[in-house]
Amino acid sequence: MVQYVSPPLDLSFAALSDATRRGIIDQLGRGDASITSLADKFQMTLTGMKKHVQVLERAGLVVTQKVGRVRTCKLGKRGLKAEAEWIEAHRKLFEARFEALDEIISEMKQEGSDESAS
Amino acid sequence: MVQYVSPPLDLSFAALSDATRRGIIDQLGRGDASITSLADKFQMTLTGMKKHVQVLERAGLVVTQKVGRVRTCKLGKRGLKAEAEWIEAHRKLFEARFEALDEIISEMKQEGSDESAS
DNA sequence: TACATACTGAACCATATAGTTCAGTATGTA
DNA sequence: TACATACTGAACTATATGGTTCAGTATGTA
Repeated sequence: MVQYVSPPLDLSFAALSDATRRGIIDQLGRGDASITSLADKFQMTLTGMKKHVQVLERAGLVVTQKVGRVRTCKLGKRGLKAEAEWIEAHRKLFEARFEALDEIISEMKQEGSDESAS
Repeated sequence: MVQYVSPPLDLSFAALSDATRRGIIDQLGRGDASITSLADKFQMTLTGMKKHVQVLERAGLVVTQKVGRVRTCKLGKRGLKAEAEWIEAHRKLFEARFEALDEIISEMKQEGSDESAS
């Protein structure tokens, strides 16, 4: 029984910040896959794909197992619970802010000043 | 070949992959803040804080407005909707995979009556 | 006017990322 | 045995990140 220390959100959000890696998760949702099949699907070298998979593994989002010469990748049981919780909690924060302020009016008013330098 | 392109999620997940930036969002949930006050709170140079805020701005998570010499930062009205949707959709994917595993197991149990053995 | 405050931009540094190629090793198959 | 397949690791490239310092500019205040 392997006990994973819940990897920090740093690692999982960083893993999710790449479209290829989100695609890999998508793909693994349709079925387990070898490094080679993923590399084919995403038009990338084996070595490049292996690196992506390692990033996902480090984040705990994917687990892999090598049988014979094939390393099979599948979604990790850890899932996206911690990430969903952070997002949901802070979504509420965003919404609470907008209820507190009269956003639309302040938005319409602000045309006069700087907006955003640089 | 599968080509996944969604730059907004790239930017926002990357923005969220840093604990300081998640902290800034947390802080802005409690009230708008200047660059200086954020730099103080997170024990960082002004320049360093400005960079973090720019990352959050590029991702659309924060908006800023300069009035006089003070740049005020607040949560962007775009919120975390797209991120929440991606996470939730894929959380279901993770769960579906594990249910699918159960299905495969039960299919294997009744395999004797079905099709040709391979 | 003089001075402090708040930010801005350029430049630098160390490390990480996303990818590659090339040279292996290990495994399966004819 | 010979050959193909599947991965692995090192090394290299280019760019991004997270931080700094230093030298400004713009703005508010006494």
